[in-house]
Amino acid sequence: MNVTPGRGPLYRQIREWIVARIVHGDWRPGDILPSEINLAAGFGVSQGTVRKAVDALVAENLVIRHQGKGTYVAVHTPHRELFHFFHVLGRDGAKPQPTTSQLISCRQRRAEKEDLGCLHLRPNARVVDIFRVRNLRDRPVILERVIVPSKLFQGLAESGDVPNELYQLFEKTYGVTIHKVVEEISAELATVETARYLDIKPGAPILAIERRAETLGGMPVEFRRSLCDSRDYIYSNEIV
Amino acid sequence: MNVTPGRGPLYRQIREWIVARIVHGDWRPGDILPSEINLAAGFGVSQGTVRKAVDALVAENLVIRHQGKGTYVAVHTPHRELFHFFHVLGRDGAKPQPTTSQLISCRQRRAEKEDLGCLHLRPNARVVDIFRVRNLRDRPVILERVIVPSKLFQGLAESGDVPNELYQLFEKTYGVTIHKVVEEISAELATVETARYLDIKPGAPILAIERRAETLGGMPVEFRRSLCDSRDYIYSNEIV
DNA sequence: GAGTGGTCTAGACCACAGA
DNA sequence: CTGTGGTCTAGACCACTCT
Repeated sequence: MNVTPGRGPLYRQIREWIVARIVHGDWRPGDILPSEINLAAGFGVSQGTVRKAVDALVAENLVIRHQGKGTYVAVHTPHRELFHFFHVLGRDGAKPQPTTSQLISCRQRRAEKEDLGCLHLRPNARVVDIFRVRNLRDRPVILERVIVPSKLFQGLAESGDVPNELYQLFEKTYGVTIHKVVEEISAELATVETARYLDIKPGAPILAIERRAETLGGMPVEFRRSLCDSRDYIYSNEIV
Repeated sequence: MNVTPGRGPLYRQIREWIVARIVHGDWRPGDILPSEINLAAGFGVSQGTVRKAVDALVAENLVIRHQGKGTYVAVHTPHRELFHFFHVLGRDGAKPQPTTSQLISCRQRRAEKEDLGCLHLRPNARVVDIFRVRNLRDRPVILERVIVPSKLFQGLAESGDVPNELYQLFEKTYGVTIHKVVEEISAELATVETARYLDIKPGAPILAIERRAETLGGMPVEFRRSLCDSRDYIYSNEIV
């Protein structure tokens, strides 16, 4: 264990060293980290210094501590995907619900200009294009298109395995962990096609949610455009 | 300085004791806290324990540390209001802009049923009702109604002093610090009235942003409904 | 009992601000 | 120069998990 010499406080260097190992895939979600004492010995520092580094990682949801057991790289639970990344709620304040979905299409195609920019792809790169309707409480609410690079998700288009919670699939099957998403919400009018899928009238107001998701290393891996029937559902955001 | 005995770790008790002083108004935004050494002496603990308590407060944006000077209760800068609480951005990715606004009306009235629920008021309580258009880049973009309890903001309706950044006014003049906001975003169609104010067509898609804001102590103090022309602007949200 | 994380201490030294 | 926060150490003891 060696740390870049002289750049900032030790605890920060150690934090970054650990992050690098996770980004690089040496430690994968669910793996246990070396104990604080072992890390400290490895770096030749005191346990308190390692502790401060790990404190930061815990605050960032990168690792989880279990007293008496150890420290683990965080995994994408359904709970996290639903409560942390999914912000569509019932107007009545109902908690987010697990969704079901009907797959409309899932195919591989050449990336278009818009995809290239979002996903930082080279021209002629291929993407997987998932198109589906998501149901909340047994009614169609969200018409959604998900674009991911084929290169990272080999066989996804052919497998036909498209669960509702995609991020767990990404993590478990393809080793891609979503760490940060940026969403842009705007208002639009339902097109005839959208209206048909969502069982609403053309011209009805629609929440359009565009999401760009990236991994811990900052690599963009998903572009998603969700059209949400806004009659009974809203987008919720809490700022502290 | 006395701390509730026996309830949880010391650093947590100390953190809560400090929070209580801020909530109670003993320490107001901009005030300096006692030094860590003095706090430690007052509580009869080591400096490290106080430090851990203050670490938590820093992470929550409640206080700010300045090396060599001291630790201060956080203040609402224009920067914070604009970059932390205001999530409307240009479609082109432009940073948030300071807004100008035209006041349409600012009056006191009896709280309606909806206001009572949001603001936890008693029947017959009075509220200040601010109605205005906010401009971004010299064009009307947001039609906004802000409701606050008259009791907390004595003289606001009469003063006619309604700056664009309200939260600094709330803090400086009325001693009310906004700490947390919850926003619900939905899509609507512009009414004739809305369309006139925003210089758009009736029936155009509109982002409706409903905000409930509360103080550090959890007291709701503002209800705000903003109707945003969604042609050139979007609501942006980053989730990590 | 051995090993883990969780809390707390007492003290050292550094970096920075201000008189 | 003094006082502040910022980093780091070495060690103590506790709470918890697992064997």
